[in-house]
Amino acid sequence: MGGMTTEAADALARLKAIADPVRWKALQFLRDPDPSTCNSGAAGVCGCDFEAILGLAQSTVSHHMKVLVDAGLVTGAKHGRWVFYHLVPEAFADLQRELAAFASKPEVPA
Amino acid sequence: MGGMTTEAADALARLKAIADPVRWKALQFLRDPDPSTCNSGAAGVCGCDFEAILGLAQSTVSHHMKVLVDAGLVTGAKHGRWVFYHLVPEAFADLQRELAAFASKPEVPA
DNA sequence: ACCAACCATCGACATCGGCCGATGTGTTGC
DNA sequence: GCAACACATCGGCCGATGTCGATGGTTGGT
Repeated sequence: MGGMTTEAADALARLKAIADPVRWKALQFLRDPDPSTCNSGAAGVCGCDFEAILGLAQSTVSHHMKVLVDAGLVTGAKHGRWVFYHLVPEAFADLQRELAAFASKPEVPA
Repeated sequence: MGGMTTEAADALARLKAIADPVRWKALQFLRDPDPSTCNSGAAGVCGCDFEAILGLAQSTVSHHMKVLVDAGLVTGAKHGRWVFYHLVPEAFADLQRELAAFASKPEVPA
C-alpha cells in the first residue's frame, strides 16, 4: 500500500493480530499465567499449555502463536523441546501511543 | 463466549473494527481532515468525501462507516442530506487502558 | 412536482482467515 | 535405535468479510 508509514503498517498488523478472540485470550493468559495449568510448572508458558486453555488443536495453536510472534507482540524462546512464550511490552506501548493520537480531544467546545 | 467481561468484548469488537486498512485510513482522515478534499468545506467530513479518499464505491464506504459507528469509535450525525462523522475519543482512551495492562512490565529483572 | 445528491440496503461474487487432520522435523528418554 | 513428546507445515473445508452494481429512501433545490 503506497501512502502508509511503516509505523502505521506495523500498528495495523499488530491490531489485526490482537483483534481475534482466540489470540486475545492467549495474550491475557500470557499476561497473568496460572502455573497450575502449565505443563512446565513455573518455568514459563509453553505452546502445549495453550491446547487446553484455548480448547483447540495443536496445529491451530501453532498457527495463532506464529501470528502473534510475527506481529512482534510475543517472543517464542525454544528451550529443549518446548517453546516458551513471553509478551513484548514495548509493542503494546507502541500501540498505546498510536491510539493516543485518536484519544485526544481534537478541539475545545469554544 | 462464556468467560469474557463486557469491557473485553467491547475492546475486541473495537479492535476488529480498527484492524482494517480501509477503516484505519478513514480514521486517520477523521483525525486530521483536509478541508480541500471535503465536499462540504470546513463544515465537517461527510460520507461522500470518503469515496475519493478511499477510492471505493459508495456502498462500500457506507458499509465501513457503519462498522465504525457500530463499534462506537465514530458518530454519524445527519445534517440535511449529509452524514457528518466524528471520532469518539473516549472509545480510543478505553482501548488505551485495555492495552496498558499488557504494556506494563510483568516482573522486575531481580 | 420533479430531479439531483447523499446515503442505506440487498444480492452476488471473490477472497481471506480459522479450523482441522495428516505429515515432517527436532529433541528427550528408554 | 526406537518410541514419545513438542512444534511447524501442508492441504482442504467452510464461515466471515470486503467489494461491487442495482435499487430504494430521504432531503434539498428548481
